[in-house]
Amino acid sequence: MGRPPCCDKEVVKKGPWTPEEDIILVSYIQEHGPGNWRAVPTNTGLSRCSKSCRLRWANYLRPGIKRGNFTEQEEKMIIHLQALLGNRWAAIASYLPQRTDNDIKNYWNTYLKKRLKKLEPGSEGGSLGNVYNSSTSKPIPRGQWERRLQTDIHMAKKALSEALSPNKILSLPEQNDSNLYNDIGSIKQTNPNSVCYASSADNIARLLKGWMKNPPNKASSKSNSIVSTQNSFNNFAGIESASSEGKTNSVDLSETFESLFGYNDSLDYSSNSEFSPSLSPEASTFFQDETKPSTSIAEIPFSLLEKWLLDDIKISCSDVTSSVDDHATLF
DNA sequence: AAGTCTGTCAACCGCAAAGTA
DNA sequence: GTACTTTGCGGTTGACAGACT
Repeated sequence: MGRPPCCDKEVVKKGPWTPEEDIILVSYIQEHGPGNWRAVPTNTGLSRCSKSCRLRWANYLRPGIKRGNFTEQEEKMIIHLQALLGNRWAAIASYLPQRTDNDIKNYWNTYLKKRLKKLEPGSEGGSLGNVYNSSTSKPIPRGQWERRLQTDIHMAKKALSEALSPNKILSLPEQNDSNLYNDIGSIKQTNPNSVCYASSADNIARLLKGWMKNPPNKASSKSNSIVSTQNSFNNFAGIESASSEGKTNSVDLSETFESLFGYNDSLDYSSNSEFSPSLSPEASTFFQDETKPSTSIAEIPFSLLEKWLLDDIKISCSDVTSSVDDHATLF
């Protein structure tokens, strides 16, 4: 039978988006909320594929996206999360709230992979992830494999610990303002050091101004896409929804941690308050309104992370093998 | 100055999972 | 339970800009 094309190939426009198209898309999303992408081209008159609209929004137009140079903490997180999770960029991106999976993927492919390859001339693939790659021609003995795995887990913990420490929350802008999304331009001002937005961000920000005060129609909440597009924020705020994507990410990481450390349901999932106060009441209301009510599942990732990181303190330095030093020299 | 090479990044494509009737 | 639709993800491509010759 075959899959029907998602869009009429004759009509859809391809290539770079124009500012006008951006404005149309943002205006529409401002009014209706993200989601129901199928209807977007029809309702907006955009000659774009629904997928293209979703991608444009997710990777470029949605609020809170940070562009420009990656910080050292971000680099470390990417490297170690990639080692732990593989090329699951969406999952990795969920722990880098301001970065898109596409950005991370590009950064990995164009820079980090090469850099690691350069710094690890001995390893074939170059990336830390390839330590676990069974396809490596030289099989690593089980004991050594486990040892290196533990080492890298330790390094990942360290990187995450640093990256997630309140003082270094990835240069995330001050969120004490009454409205998280109200004026993205102000983000620039509150954190001039690291935030470099897309050229169109200011314009789009103006369009989005007041969006949070006029949240999208409830009707749009039929689709969970609103959740996924805000997923990274939700993650950061510790109120990640149980949306399909969020849930997937949560479960994925939970499973990873559980499998690695034998964590079970005795975990205290309620201790995520560290992250939530920074979210404005309006934003919190919005997210809660727009997301499914189940937050206990949603809180798993960061609670796990917290426990994981706290647990890190107990790890004896003697557990750190020489290969830690090898990896440490990477930075 | 002109041509070529290289790196970056936005966008596309195809597949698979999730959702729905 | 099945067929179909929609959405999300990861790999890949291609346009562009800057560096280099």
